[in-house]
Amino acid sequence: MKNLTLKQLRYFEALARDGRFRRAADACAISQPALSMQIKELEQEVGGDLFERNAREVKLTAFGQTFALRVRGILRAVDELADLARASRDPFLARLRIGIIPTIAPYLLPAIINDLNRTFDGIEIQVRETQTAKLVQELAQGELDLAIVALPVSEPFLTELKLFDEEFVLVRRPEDEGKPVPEREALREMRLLLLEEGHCFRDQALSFCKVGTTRLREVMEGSSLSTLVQMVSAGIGITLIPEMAVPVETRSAQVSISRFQMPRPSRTIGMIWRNSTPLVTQLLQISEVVRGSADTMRRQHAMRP
Amino acid sequence: MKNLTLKQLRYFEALARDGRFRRAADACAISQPALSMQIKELEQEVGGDLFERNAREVKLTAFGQTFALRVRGILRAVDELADLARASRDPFLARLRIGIIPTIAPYLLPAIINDLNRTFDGIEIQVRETQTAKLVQELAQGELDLAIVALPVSEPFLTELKLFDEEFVLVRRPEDEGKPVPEREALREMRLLLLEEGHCFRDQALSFCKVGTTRLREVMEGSSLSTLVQMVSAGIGITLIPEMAVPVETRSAQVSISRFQMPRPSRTIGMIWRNSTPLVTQLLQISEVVRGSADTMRRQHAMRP
DNA sequence: TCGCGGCGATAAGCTAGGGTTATGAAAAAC
DNA sequence: GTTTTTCATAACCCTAGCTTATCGCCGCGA
Repeated sequence: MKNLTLKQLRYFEALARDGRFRRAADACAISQPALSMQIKELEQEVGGDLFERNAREVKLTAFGQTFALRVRGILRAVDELADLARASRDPFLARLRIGIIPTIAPYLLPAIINDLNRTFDGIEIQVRETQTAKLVQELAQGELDLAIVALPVSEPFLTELKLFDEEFVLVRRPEDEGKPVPEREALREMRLLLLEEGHCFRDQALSFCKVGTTRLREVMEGSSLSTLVQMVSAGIGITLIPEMAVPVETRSAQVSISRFQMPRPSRTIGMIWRNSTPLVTQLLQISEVVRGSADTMRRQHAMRP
Repeated sequence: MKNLTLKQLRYFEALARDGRFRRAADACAISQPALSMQIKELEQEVGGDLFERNAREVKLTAFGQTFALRVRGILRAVDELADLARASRDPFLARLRIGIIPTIAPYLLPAIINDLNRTFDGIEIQVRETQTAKLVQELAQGELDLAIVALPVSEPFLTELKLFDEEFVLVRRPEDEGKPVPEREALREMRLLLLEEGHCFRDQALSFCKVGTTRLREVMEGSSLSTLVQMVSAGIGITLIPEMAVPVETRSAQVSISRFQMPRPSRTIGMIWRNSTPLVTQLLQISEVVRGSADTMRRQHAMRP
């Protein structure tokens, strides 16, 4: 077991991932026999079968599965070592992989990318937009460097950093302009339009109304805030959107926007990253820029309170 | 950075550890030039200096230090991989590295080793006896599989498992036999003999008396319970020892043993191990045996309450 | 039923990486 | 100044790990 190789672990991981020798070999950019031999060698080093070679496909044995878990952890740590090295060579990030939830992305992302590009010359930004759960998972796997989501996430392996709070506003048909804003309890009697399952903003809206899905009179679900606003303007119901979405979403839709009375609903937006990331310094700097982007953007479109 | 080798990391760790190429090379069982080259290669893969080559010794650069931290983590994980492999090959441990604190070791260890040997045929047991802090450190470094200490230790990376509670008893000169047992407050007015700094039992005894070291009237320190008891029998003062030590320590010394009134002082003895150890199943079985050893031993020497 | 195509395992040969010993330069110890 | 360290360099050598070529196996389709 002293001659264990990182190469072997990488090959193992590749094979475990897709279950075919040939394809895994391609992925590793080696020939199929080479992979076969390394796997065989690994197996006799650990002294047990890692894969079950059925015709047509190879699957991990039970032992192989627990083994794979640890191997992935090791490979991730090694990748972080590489990040660390890169970070110390270059005090600045060359590549930044950002994750962001869909209810922030369209409004904040352009400004962020702009500002980051201006501040960190030559930075290469990759963006992934999806729901929080998926982002957390991808962070864990080392596929993202940071994510911008609604706090708290409360994953022990993630560090959270608050960026700002943002309020929710009520979206009604234009005819309702000027009418009194309903109490939160009243909302549940109205036809409330929500995002589909999985969006954190859906849950935040629901919790403001103090209801579970089941107790709602009637719910229509949309796949984006944009859709929701369009539906409102078509007279189908009402909805809530985060303040930041207002300028974009009311540009093309005829709706009335109103603030709630106190206590106003709101959520906290923040950044998260792996505790173990070697890029903390850089991420903190990034966070400054992002906070700046958000501030100027919110100041530009500030609603009268 | 893709051609990073575990071997390189091992060599790096060795060199970081003792700061001399030659000696580190010896430790790795390779020639000195071989080590030089691997280190050089590692450095250019990482893209920065890891060591500061002053004449006479090599020291880690600042970067090297943060690098070393992570490298150690990786190597530990790889070792655990080996453990995992071994554990799955053999459902039973071939080698068990136990740590144990000095105030338990002499009394419990013989029984434990006996029982473990009887229960797990062919098991090879290595024992390390030292104070809790050192044991914790060695656990962290993967140099021990488990340790038997007084709980709680409260290290987040360790799992604790309670084995049993044991009370402390008062040791006085034979002439004091039958005299009333002093209140805990009274103890601090007497000449209390304690273990030297670093032993957890010392702190437990002190906390029972509700005093810090400074407030004690007079303290003599011994390096083992045995010494303390001998000093008591020589009329130098009084002391506390754990119940388990009574049969052994009173064998050769003329002293009087008495229980305290309620609330009696006591401590909890338990096992600890790395959360990440792949040997949990085995360690749990071990714990059963150890608990058994302790139980029978305590039953044999049970004092009338 | 037979042959074909895709799979992983095996075989044979080549190359380079990692090891060795021998030696060099520079600094510290004496 | 000499000696004795230290680590780096050079030259050589061997084996580990890659390649291509080939085999045997199984499932599928004509």
